[in-house]
Amino acid sequence: MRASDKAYAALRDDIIEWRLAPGTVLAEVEQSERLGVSRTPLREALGRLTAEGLTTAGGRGVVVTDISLEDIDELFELRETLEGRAAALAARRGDAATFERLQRELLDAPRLVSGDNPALHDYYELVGRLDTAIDAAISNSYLAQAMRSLRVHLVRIRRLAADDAGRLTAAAAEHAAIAEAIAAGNPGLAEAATVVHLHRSLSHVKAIHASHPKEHHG
Amino acid sequence: MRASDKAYAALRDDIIEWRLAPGTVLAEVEQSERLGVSRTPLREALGRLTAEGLTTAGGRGVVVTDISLEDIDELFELRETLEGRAAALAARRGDAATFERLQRELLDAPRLVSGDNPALHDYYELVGRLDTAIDAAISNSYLAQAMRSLRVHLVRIRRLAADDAGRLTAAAAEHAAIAEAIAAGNPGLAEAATVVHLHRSLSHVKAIHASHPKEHHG
DNA sequence: AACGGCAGCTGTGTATACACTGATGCTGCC
DNA sequence: GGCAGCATCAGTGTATACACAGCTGCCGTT
Repeated sequence: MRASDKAYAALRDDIIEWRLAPGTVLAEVEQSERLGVSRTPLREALGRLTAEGLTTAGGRGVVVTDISLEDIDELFELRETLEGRAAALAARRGDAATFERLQRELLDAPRLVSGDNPALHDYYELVGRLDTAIDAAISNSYLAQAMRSLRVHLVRIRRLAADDAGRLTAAAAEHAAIAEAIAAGNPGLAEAATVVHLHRSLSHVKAIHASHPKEHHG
Repeated sequence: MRASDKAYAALRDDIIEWRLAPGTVLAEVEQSERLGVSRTPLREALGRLTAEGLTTAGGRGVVVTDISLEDIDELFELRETLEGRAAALAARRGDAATFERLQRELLDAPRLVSGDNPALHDYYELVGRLDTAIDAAISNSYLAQAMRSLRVHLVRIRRLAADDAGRLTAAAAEHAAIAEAIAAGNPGLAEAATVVHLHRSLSHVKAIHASHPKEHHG
């Protein structure tokens, strides 16, 4: 693995996991020493992060981008636009069997998130497979790329939301509804189901955020 | 101006103006000598181009990204998604007076593109102001950013389309219809007008492309 | 005491030297 | 004559040294 990849992955993780708080200035020498790479690959890593919007290349140094409540609204507005369309396109172009299978798995997902030993990793992996299946089904690399760049920021927010078993169970049902609509080849329903899901997710995130405005890291 | 900015601007222009054909390998030493900068800022420029999708960082060296006919379809599919939503949001949130003024200017635009001495630059500037006004009206930086990154590729395609006076006159009327719908605060109409405009643009581009498949630069 | 200017420093921007990897072409052996 | 192995090299990846700009704090002057 290249040094720049290593630096990029480390910084990206630090930002997403809120170990580097918004507003933190990433000085080149400081970070290059901390991560054990030279300034050159570190600069490349910072460039990539800035291109993704995780950092901002303001006048003096690179700064970790802030995510405020208004940003969350904007983010979900774009997300609704992109994922709504993606779901509709997937319903037209996707393979029904693939999404039927995903629907069945999602309907069985509640057992992953509840109980004594919740397998959250398996749950997120399953949801990720739905995203991947939609990406593949739309066969539009530009749209897929736009959604990928959006998901980086969403992961950052998920860390704030601290999803509970109740929300995850409901989300699994919503995801199953999306998969069902796609499998049925119903674009309008797929888009509607996606919009509903995203609105509920947003409400949840904002409710959490409003009740614990200061608790960023745990 | 920094050397990396200079290299970035030069390469970006070369790609957009089709002086660097798709598939061209951009070797670091070669380009750094050609542009009169060192390899370090050149690499930063290549990184930015790759992040925008104008180049691809395949295994050996950076390659100018290809734009095929299928890419154009995909591009316009995303464009319809983003700009349709943007027009709808602008209709809800925008300032009516701003878009009324733009509408009047656009209705007067046909005189810019026809006659003995067409002022194409003024025309494109006017259309650009409509884009800018919409960007500002939606007050969603993520959506605006997504559209900005899309427009880079569209400029590349515009070079292929070689717009004629007839198409530009029609396009001006379509733009005016969009501005009118936004000024009237009618989101559905604004989105519909945008979708219509984009479909006609796409048809035009594909017609040109089908009749002159090889003529990339002139 | 307050303000202006200068010096030092911190940190980014750029250039260049070195390392390493993958490819290519030659040479020697079969 | 063909193929395998090696040497050379072209090109990227990384490190480091140098240049330069903006800021900060001190000192001198008024």
